[in-house]
Amino acid sequence: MFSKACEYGIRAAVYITLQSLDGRRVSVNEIAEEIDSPMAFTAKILQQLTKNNIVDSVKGPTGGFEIEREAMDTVKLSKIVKAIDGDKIYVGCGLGLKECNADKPCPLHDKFIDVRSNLRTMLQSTSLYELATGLEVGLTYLKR
Amino acid sequence: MFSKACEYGIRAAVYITLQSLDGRRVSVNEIAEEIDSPMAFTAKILQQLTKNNIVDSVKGPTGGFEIEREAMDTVKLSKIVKAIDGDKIYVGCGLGLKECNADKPCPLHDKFIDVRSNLRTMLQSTSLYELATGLEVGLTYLKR
DNA sequence: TTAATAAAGGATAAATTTATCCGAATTAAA
DNA sequence: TTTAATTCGGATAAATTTATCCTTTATTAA
Repeated sequence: MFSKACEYGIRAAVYITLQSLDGRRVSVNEIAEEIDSPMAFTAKILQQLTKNNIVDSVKGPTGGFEIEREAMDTVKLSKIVKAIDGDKIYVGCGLGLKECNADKPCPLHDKFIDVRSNLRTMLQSTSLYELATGLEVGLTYLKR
Repeated sequence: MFSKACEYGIRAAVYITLQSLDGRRVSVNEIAEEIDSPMAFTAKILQQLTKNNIVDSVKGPTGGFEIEREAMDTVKLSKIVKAIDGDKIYVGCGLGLKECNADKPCPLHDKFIDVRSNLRTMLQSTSLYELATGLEVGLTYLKR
């Protein structure tokens, strides 16, 4: 469904959100450990999240990644997915056709529209804050 | 969503179904042309479909691929997807966790279940016959 | 001002997916 | 029985994704 990079990206963003709720800035090192992801690769993905203004980064000692309280609400999963995987997951044809639309649909077009809009709606309506609070309460997990 | 191999596989299977409805057996060459896919790669994928008893193949002159009338109804997309991409698309965790279930869910678990079961239901209920008939009537397309 | 810490960025490697090529096996038709 | 058409299977190549390493840049604190 999502690329590995995107999975790591979402998990990292949720972890940063969780820690930012406590006012803690976190390093790549800590993030990779806590979400069980490869360190250097995670660093690359965090660069993308930073460039896309999804999280903030601070260099130097005591530096690390954080996210503003407001962004926790405004950043939806769709923004992260789009930044890392692009929007092909909503936009593209399920069977890989370049031209596939209501006028010239692939055989799966109509059935796929449902599934995809379901997914899109879910991603567009789920905020980082929402995901982090489940973690905070100990209801959900980011590792293993 | 699906791998390229799987996209080609579904398109190929639908095309074979369409032609088998007319009693025509089709070669890899024709299939690749008609679904606009790379020939040799398509041949590999057709081997998988054959091994999984999704389509039948016949060697030699006048040989090619075909599908039995009954299989057109009983083979659902889920079978093709499973044969090529495996079942991670239904079974796996959306965030890539190995252990993710109702007991120890990832933050996206509940929301993902909806999307995924939507997809699974669609794939499990859509037969090759159903997809081919749209093509036959000229309502849907397999190229471009 | 210096040393240490952390992200940024570039180069490269490993793994996987996508794709091609070619000889072997099978089979129908000439 | 030979020839040609076709799938099958193995080897390999190209492209993309995943992952690592190392140097540079920024910044804090001693």
